[in-house]
Formats: sequence, structure tokens, C-alpha cells
Amino acid sequence: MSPDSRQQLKTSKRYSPVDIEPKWMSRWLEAGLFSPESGAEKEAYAIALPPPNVTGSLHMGHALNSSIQDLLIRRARMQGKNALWICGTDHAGIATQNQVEKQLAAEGLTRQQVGRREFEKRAWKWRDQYGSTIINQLKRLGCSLDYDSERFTLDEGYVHAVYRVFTVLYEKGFIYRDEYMVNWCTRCHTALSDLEVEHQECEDKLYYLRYPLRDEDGYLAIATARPETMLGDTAVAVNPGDERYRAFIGKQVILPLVGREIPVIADEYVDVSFGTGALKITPAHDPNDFEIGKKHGLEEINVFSSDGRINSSGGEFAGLTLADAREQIAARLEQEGLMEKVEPYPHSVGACYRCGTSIEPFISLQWFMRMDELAAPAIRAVEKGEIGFVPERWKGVYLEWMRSLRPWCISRQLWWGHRLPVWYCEDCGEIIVREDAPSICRCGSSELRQEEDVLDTWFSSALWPFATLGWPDAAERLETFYPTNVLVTARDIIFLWVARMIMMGIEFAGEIPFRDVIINPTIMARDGRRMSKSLGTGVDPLELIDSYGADPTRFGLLNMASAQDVRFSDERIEMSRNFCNKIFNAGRFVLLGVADVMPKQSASSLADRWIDSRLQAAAAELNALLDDYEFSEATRLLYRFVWNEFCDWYVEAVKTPLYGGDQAVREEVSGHLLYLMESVLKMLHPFMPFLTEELAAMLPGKRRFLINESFPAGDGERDLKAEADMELLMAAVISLRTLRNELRVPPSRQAAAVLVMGDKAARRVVQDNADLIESLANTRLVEAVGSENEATAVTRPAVALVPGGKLLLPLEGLIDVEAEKTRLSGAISKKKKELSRAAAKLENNRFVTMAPAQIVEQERSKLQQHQQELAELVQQFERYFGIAG
RNA sequence: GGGCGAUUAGCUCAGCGGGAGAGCACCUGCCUUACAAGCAGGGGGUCGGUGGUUCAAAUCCGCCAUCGCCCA
Repeated sequence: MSPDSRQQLKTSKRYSPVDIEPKWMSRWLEAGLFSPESGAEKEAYAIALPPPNVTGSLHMGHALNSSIQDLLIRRARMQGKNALWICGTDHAGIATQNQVEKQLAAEGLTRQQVGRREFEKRAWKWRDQYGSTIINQLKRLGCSLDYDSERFTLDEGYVHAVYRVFTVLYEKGFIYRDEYMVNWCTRCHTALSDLEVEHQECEDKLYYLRYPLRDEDGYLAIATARPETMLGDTAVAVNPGDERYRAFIGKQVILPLVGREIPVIADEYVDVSFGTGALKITPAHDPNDFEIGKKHGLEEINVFSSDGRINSSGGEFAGLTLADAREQIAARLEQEGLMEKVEPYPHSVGACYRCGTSIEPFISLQWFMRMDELAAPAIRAVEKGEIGFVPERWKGVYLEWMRSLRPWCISRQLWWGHRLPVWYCEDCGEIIVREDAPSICRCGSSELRQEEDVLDTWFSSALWPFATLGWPDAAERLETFYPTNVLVTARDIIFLWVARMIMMGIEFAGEIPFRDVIINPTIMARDGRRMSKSLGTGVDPLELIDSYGADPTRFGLLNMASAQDVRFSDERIEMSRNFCNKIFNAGRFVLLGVADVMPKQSASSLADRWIDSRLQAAAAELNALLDDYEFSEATRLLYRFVWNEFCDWYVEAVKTPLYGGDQAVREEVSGHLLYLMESVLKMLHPFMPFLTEELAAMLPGKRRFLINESFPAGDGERDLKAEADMELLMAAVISLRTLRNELRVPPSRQAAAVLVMGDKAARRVVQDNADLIESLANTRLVEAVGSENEATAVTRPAVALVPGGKLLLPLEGLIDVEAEKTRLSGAISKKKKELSRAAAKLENNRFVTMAPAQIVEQERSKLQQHQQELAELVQQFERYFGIAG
């Protein structure tokens, strides 16, 4: 360590992330540590980052799941694997287009005015300018992505993959063009897939309209939430089993305001209990009506235009927005006496997932993809466990959705995206689907026009795990890293993305794209609901990084990453910040306190052997937890080991030998301390890369980056004897401290104690380590004896129990007698309760006969111990205070 | 309407068949030469309700209640 950093370390008592974090990312990048080795013999380990939306910025979900991925990838790297974390963004068709249109609007322009070519230019410019925002934010979090090979779904190579897939699927007949009802966003002017429609509960109205009969007096009343669609009604349907309407079937009614004669038809679909039991049928504007219309051969009259207004088929209402039309039509019907009533009607309404505008069911010519054939192997892969979901319950969610797939509308009426590789011949009408642009049609015409539509962004994202590795060309990366190991993502894109990647991966890369799918929990807002921009309940991870640092943010998020959704709490980040501070200060203690030696494992004292064994246990458990993706549990384990074992006990235990004045001892302890510190930093590194790298850099000896050090495997020997002996000492220390506290012995007063232990070996351990007890309990251990009779010079002692014996602490002159009385009677009643619980169990004959022998035996020894301890306590009480109560 | 999940200390959450845990908050005492973002000690819970399975239930099963998420 340089004198400079030594001086700096000396003066900074608090861990300050801003002083250490910024420099490390650039050093790592300069050293090229995040790129895999090509042609390496090592085992490959790959994760494909779920490509964030290029318009996006880091939100809590990204931060959590990137922390998880970085943890996994950094550990794999430290385990000596050839690790690749694939980096990149997706082009986010609608979102990006919206951004660019917003920019144009600021200049008073529309995309139609500037034209497609210019629009695309501007979109690329936008991407170049803002597209790296989120990637830079990932750097701030410390993510060790392979930034050098960043991919984008509109890269040349990527487009090549998309076109190949499209062409093949078209040739197989999976992709086709059809005029069908789709979800239409009237603001984005595009079709959307079913998954891109978000349903929201809203308080609406149910209108009861009267449709007069043509040939007789009277009318048929129908109920609808959307009266404006009546302009396109082509029938009224009733349930054939509904007695109320049987006589009406086959008759004609007059459509109010329009005057069209429409039939009353019978269909089982009609729910007799909804509204009046009679249903208006608008095949062009309702998906269910669309089906009924097809079945009954009804005309589809489209009365809306693509921008959400009434079109010329709407007669006098033409040009009105749908909302205005609803109002005016309702008013007109009211005037004409055809509005029976209006009721409140809560129901759910679809909205565009990008802009929130209400979705209109709309018939149009679109491209679709049939899913059944692709789904079958993707279902099998998960059923057979080739791909596992973590937590496992998501498997069911995936399977259920996969088994009920409907054709996927893959075309979008946008200008930003993969324009379909489809050309139409203006002369013969031939449809040509090719990866590269054809120049001439079969008919000889060169009048070819490329399809205007682009593909759903999710279509291209579905190729991510293999398209980023160089598919469809022969590629070394693909060979090496496909299939990837895990995918870490949020549950809301299991269908949108995960399922589709599995289908595409199997179909095109010939293998599943990943082995495990980790569905990270959702971090809810403090109110227990999803974070919401509009409610202002969101928490910005970058603000967390700013105020707490990246390491505490990561560790805090990982601490929240259990199987359940969790409310965000600052306390967890604070806990992590405090933990980082603890580590920082432990680092200071070691770095500033040790002799000038190299790290070296040596275990001469009990405390040394104990901590070595505990280190092995912790490392082994840590690896097991990480293998099982138990991230939250892993953070807890590290916290406990580092804080409650290493810092609280080992570091404290080592102070006496370290500063005791014996140079040889000092050097040995120093070497071991450095070794332990180094091991701890390695274990922590994937969780908190910055702080650990910073501290590791100050350890003596020339070293590579911590990133490349080996992750502790925990495969060393445990020393269970040392663990047991140390536990005994710790129990004695705790008992003494408790006793001192409860009896209000001032800290300044060093008490003298006697340990009474029947077991010779245990007594020996205590005797050999008396100095440890003395320093940790601020007590002078007078002697350790086999029985109380052997104890000398202890008058009127207070007594505390320790495993296998008791502690005597002289009362006189030191102790508040009343406090001792209270303490003892408390201890007695507590012990009595414990005793009677064990006794009751053993008195139960069925327990004794039915329970495993081991459990019964355990209970027996408990009972025995309780009896003995109770006797001790009672004896003690009686000695001072007479008969115990 | 269907499905999934949750309900454990004042708060946020672990534990998921054999003696109720953590962090924060709270109480007591400490500026003990790594750390007051700290140290030592302590109080606090019929584990949502109710039935059942079991020698044994916070833990497994049923029902109910409340909340949340997803799908239609």
C-alpha cells in the first residue's frame, strides 16, 4: 500500500462510495476483463441480458435483475469459467417512434411530412444520441457486461437473422397474411398483439337501447357499454333457449338512427343473464361479435377510421371522435325515446401498453404467425425439465399460456423496425418473401413494392440468445456459448419474450436457449402495490446509487431477491450501506493494523482454527445457495459470517495477540488476518464489486484484479473440535457479559470470575484460553475448577449457567443485590417453563413410542439438563434469599 | 369470471414438520486505540381466523377473511 493511500485510509473512518466507485469501472474496461476468451478450453458460462428498451432508463426491475446477473456472471468468472454476459438493447418500435415523433412535433412536423427515409435517419440519430443511456447506467451499477460486443436488434447482422427467420417461417406456412380483427391503437396507428394490450378496471356505464321491431309494434331492448358501435350493428342475437325472446328469432328490427333492417338471430354464445339477454352484434368492432358474424354470415360494417373517429359509414356522426359520438348517440336515442336506462357498469378496458390509449378491435389486413407447431417442443422442453423455472411455480404459468396460444399478429404499422422482407408485384399481385430484395417478379415485372409494415419488436427479441451470438452464420461464439446458462427476468415478460425465445431457439438454433429461467420478484412500492409513475410511487435506482452507492444498492436489492414480491424499503439499503461500512472498517483495521507480511494461512490459536473452519463452512454454504439461486439467503449468510463471526469474534479475539508485544506472534496473526480478509473480499466481490476491489488493491503483494481471483470453494476441511471449543468460550463470554450487564457492574470495573465445569476437557479449553475470555468479557478469570468446593476466595457469587457448567461472579462490593434477586427469579421461572415443556412431551406415551428415537433422546437430555440447571438456580437463590418462590 | 401468491415482533421481511429469527425502531449501559452507519446487553410475537392430518403444525391439507399480482 502506498503511503498516500495509507494516509487516506487512516483519515476516512466512513466508507464513501463516491470516492472509490467511479474509478474501477474504467479500469476494468481498460483491462478488457469483461470479454470472454476466444478459443478457451474453459467451461463456458453465458447469460444474455434481457435487452432493455433503447428508449428506457434503469428502473428497479432492471437494477434488481442486473444485480442478480452480475452476481452470477462474476462468480462464474472467478470460478475459472469463460464467462460472457451478452450486452445490448432492443429497438423498441413504438416507444422509439413515439420519441422521434415527439421531436418532430417540436419542430412542427409530422413523420408523414418528412417521409419514411428521413424519419428513419432521425430515428437512428436519436438512437445514437440517447440509446446508450441505459447501458451507461448499468455500468454505474457495476455490471460486468461484454460491452465491447454490444448488440442492437437493428444491427445489420441481427436484421439478417430476423429476415432468415421470417422467410423460413413463411415458407413453412407458419407466417401468413390475413384480414382479421386485431387490437388497434388509434394513437400509435398500429396493430398490437394480444399481449401488448393492458386491461384496466374502469367505472363505465351500461346503456339499455331499444331497437323497434319492423313488422309490429314494440321493440327489443339490448344492453351495451359502447353505444357508438351501434352504427355498425348487423344483427341482434338472443340465446335460443331463452323463452323471453323465442318469438323474436327470425324477425327484423330497425336499427335506430341508421334505419337499417337487421335480423334477430339465435346463438348459444349469448349470456341470458347479462343486460336484457339480447345482444347487439357489431362484427367489425367486437372480437366476439366478429366470431358470431363469421358464423352467421353477417356483414362487417366498419364505422371507425384508423384514428379513432367515426368514418363515412357512420352517416351524420361521421368525423366525430368515438367519445363524442358516444355522447351524441346517447343523447339522440334519449330524445327519440329509445334509451331505456343507463346503469353504472364496472368492467375492464384494453389500453395500449405504450401510450395508454384505449384499444379498438379493428379489422385490417395484417401478418400473423401460427404458433402451435413451434409451441409443442417448447412445451415439452419445460415439461421434461430441460428448462427449469425458478421459482418453480412460474412453470405452470408458462405451460398454461403455451397450451392456449392463438395466432400472433406480428405486423406493425410503424416506420421504426424490421420492415417485412415481403414484396408485392404491382402487375400480377404475386407475393415474394425473400431475405434480400428481389429485382424481378416471376411474371417478368420489375414493379415490386416492399411491404410497408415492420415486425413486432418482440419478434426480433425472440431471437436474442442466438442472434447475438452470430446466428445464422457459422459462428464461434454460437458454438461456445449456446445454449446460455440462465435467463434472469421479470415475470411480466414470460409470455412476451421468454416463451417466444424458447420456441424460436429450439426451431432455429436447434436447442433450448437457456437451462434455467430465474423470475426475479417484483419490487413493489412502499404501499404494497406495483410502483406507478402516475402515482409517483416509483423509486429510481440511480437515486439510490447516488445516495448510498452502487454496492449497497446491489447488496440491498439482492437481499430483497427471495421468491416473493417485496415492498421496497430504504431500511434494507441502509442495512447494506452499514454492512459496507463495516467491511470497509474491518479492512481499515486489517490494513492499518497488521505487520508488514504477506497473507498466509496459519492456525495456531483456537480462534484461528475456529475462523478457518467457519470460513470453509460459509464458503461451502454460499456456493450451495448460489447454485440454487438463493440470492437473499446468500446475502444473509455473508452478513452473518462477516459481521457476526469474523468481525464480532475473530477480529476482537485477535487484538490481544496482535498488539501483545510479541513480534513473532504479531507477524503470524497478521498473515492470517490478511489471508482471511482476502478470502472475505473474494466471497463478497460478486455482490459488491467496487468496495472489494478497492480494499483488495491495498492488500500487500502484487495481485491481479479481484475479478480474476478464484472464488472460495469451501472445499477445505472443517475443524469441528475447534468450532465446538470456541462455541464454549463464546457462551462463557456471553454469559459473563450478560451477568455484568444485568447486575449493573460498571464497565470500568473489571470483575473476577470463577468457572465451574465438571468436564475436564472443557475445563482445559477454558484454562488454555483464559486470556481470550478475559479480554472479551472484560473479566479477570480467577480460575476454572471442577466443582464449586474447589473454588477459593469467592464469597457470595452471582451465578450464570454455561453449557456444561456455571460461572461464579463475586457479589460483594460489586453487585446490586436486589437486581440479582430479580434476575435469579426470572431465570428460575424461565427454566421451569422449559422444563415442564420437555417433561410434558416425555410423559406423552405416544410421543415416546411414535417419534424417531433420536428426537426422543434429544428431548430426554434436554429434560435432564433443565433439571440440573434448575437445581443450580434454585440452590443459588435459596442460599441468598431463602426459599424460592 | 379463472389462476397464482401473501397474511410471522411497531415497520420491512426470512424460516416452511421436531425448542419463534434478522434488519430497522424501542429500552439500558458504553466516544473500549477498525467502525456511533459503531460496541455490549435487553424487552417485544396464542406465526390472519377456523377445521383437519400427525406422537408433533408458523411449517402439510380444507374452508373463510383481507390484501396483492396475473390472465380473460
